[in-house]
Amino acid sequence: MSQRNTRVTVQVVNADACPVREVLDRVSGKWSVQILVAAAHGPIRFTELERSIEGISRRMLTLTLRNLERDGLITRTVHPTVPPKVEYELTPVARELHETLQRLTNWAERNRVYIAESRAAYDEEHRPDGAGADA
Amino acid sequence: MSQRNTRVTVQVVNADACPVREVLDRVSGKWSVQILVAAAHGPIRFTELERSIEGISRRMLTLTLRNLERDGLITRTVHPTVPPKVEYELTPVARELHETLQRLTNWAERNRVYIAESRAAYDEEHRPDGAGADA
DNA sequence: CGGCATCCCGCTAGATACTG
DNA sequence: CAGTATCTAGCGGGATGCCG
Repeated sequence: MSQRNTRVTVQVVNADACPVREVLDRVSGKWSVQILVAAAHGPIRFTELERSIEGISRRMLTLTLRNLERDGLITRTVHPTVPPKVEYELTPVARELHETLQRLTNWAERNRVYIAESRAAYDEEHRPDGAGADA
Repeated sequence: MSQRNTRVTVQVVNADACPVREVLDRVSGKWSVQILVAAAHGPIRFTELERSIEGISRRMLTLTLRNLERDGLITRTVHPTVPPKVEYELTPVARELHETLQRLTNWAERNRVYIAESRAAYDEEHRPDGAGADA
């Protein structure tokens, strides 16, 4: 019992060293991914983004855009015309991310029904009404 | 059919039309992914999870576990022994998700430096000190 | 057109304490 | 060992208003 402790396999998933958290932090915002998706088709203007993403506010659009720009995921191009025109475009790095994101989307679509049913079953089973077994 | 005017004024589209949000909601929690990763190696006990995920609280571990179980992503097996023993394991669906997640992780690892540099450059450029060009 | 500032609220998650 | 309950802070993000 001197040197051999019982914890054999417990590999620490340290948050600091965990790239999973890295990417999640990049994507965790409510609107980040939708912006990436909306901008994936090519350069897009501020107002176009605003209109294509239902429910987003100017504020959140700006903030999220700034963050994505800061992370080098989108470029911001200002055209100094009289009606201001600003175009946003994905960087190559963001395009790679977008491809990966699409795999996630595919997963979601494939298993959407399964998840919904799981939820329903779980909720049913945990009803306060006491429908634990069956009726 | 005549009075189909159910005022579903909810402009939010319920995430039904947006699979991106679907998967993000599933993964958005601060600890969800790390739990999935930690449990990916095989059945794992509550305390093992708690120790392998640095910084997680009992509360959040339980809550996140419950949500993952509810979504059908993990199974919870209670062994009615005298010291209680509960094992958690990924469902097949979650294993698929985990694979996809690993692609995300790969992306993060590949571009971690790029992102860090982008951030540094952005922060430098937007310093209140006015170091816009160069020194 | 594009964007920033302010106020405000709800949700997430941390700390702490108790239980079967 | 494996949870549950409460209380609270912090932050994301919605609403609104003003500016280049």
